[in-house]
Amino acid sequence: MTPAEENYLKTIYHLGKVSNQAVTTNSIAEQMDTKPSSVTDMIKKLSEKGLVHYKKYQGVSMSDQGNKIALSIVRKHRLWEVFLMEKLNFAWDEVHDVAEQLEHVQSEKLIEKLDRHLGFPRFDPHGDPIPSKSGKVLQVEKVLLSACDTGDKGIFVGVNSSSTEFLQYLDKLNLVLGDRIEILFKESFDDSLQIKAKGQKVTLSGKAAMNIYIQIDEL
Amino acid sequence: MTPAEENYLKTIYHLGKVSNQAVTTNSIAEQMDTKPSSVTDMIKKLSEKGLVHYKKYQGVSMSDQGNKIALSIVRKHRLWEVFLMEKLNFAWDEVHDVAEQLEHVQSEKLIEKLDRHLGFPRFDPHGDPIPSKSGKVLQVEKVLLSACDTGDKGIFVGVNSSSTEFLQYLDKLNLVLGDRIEILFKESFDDSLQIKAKGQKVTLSGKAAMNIYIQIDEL
DNA sequence: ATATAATTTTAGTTGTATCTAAATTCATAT
DNA sequence: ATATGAATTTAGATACAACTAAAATTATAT
Repeated sequence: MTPAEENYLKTIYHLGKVSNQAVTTNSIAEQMDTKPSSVTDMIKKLSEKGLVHYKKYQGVSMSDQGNKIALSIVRKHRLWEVFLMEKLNFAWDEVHDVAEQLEHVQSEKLIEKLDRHLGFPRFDPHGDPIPSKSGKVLQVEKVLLSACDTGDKGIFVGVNSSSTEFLQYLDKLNLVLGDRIEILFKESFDDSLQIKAKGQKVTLSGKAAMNIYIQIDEL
Repeated sequence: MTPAEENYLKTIYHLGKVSNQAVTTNSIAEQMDTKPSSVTDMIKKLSEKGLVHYKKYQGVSMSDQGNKIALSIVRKHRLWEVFLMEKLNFAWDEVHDVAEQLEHVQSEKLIEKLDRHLGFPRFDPHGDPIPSKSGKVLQVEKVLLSACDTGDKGIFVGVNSSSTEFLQYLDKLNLVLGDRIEILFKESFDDSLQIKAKGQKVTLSGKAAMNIYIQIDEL
């Protein structure tokens, strides 16, 4: 597996996860900041290797074999993110780009030893689950803040974007993974939210609310 | 800088270090397990970038700029080797191949934070000095065992090969970096050596002696 | 001094991953 | 039902880094 192939598999995996249907050529190109024709080329290659299911003009989806590989890359990426934050004291908005490179280092032994060194973490610094060696992914019942209503309460368990700008924005708001959040008021006009976290009132734009996951309290 | 360019620079740096004269195309090809024609191509490229000095048929040598880059790669390689051994408990014969990949990860911040995390080590697990951020290399007065004579005493400070076979051979002999070594007898017939280390007598072949560095006791 | 051998370079090819521009197929709107 | 536009694929080109085979240069040996 080349880094390019791995990156395509990872992207197709992620896009397929959110949409739950065949992934389009254009969406892959946009996500990877490349051209649709390049995507078609690579899809053919992955298809011939049996890593994705593909029919011309009908989009792609992961094969079992491709899924396994994608999960192993996601596992590596997230373990490295934990390492960078926990051991090297990177800020959570800095880890993504470096992990993008580290995830392509080829060594089973390395990643298993890293996993042990980190104490077998189950979530990365952005709240995303770390797939197990065998490819199992813990699924937490999480909901986008934008899908919540006035009065809902829960715990901030994940973000929908790992962009530097967004993560630094959360830092400014003093919002940290694990914070207890209560929705005080939802403005239907622009979908902005008034929330309470750590005893403080905060206003979130609709866009921000679409990038924050909470785990709603059980009844 | 691509990984390929970095690997060439590193190889030319190492070969230039031992010979102290222009490095030949063939020696680079042999070292990198590639063909001389491929080497010529890359040398031209590096030369155009001003990273090496090159005249057709006359071999190459490092430019100041190339030297700086080579040293930064060596620095990364050796810091990762320390990390793999100290933090992840790799054996010293396993670290080289993984470090070969990790050294190409591009992030100044990563390597500085790794350096701090490791406590600013000055030597790697094979006894080689780790270049400083600014490119300074601690030079230890070390001598090949094969160049020593009966009666010489010193400390085992480095190896001349990082091959798995050789390092595991040393493990079998129970010889560890830092061991005090005394040369009991040098057989001039085949250059084999009788040495004493940790109170035990050991016989070393001439070939083994050419891969072990000791720092001879000061008078 | 010159023939022979070794080394190095050149020329042309291959595989990977990208691109642009053009052609094809699909979706949709009247 | 067909025209229009969007999405996708194909065809052909480029850059990188390797290769083989042949040519050019340097080293060496008689």
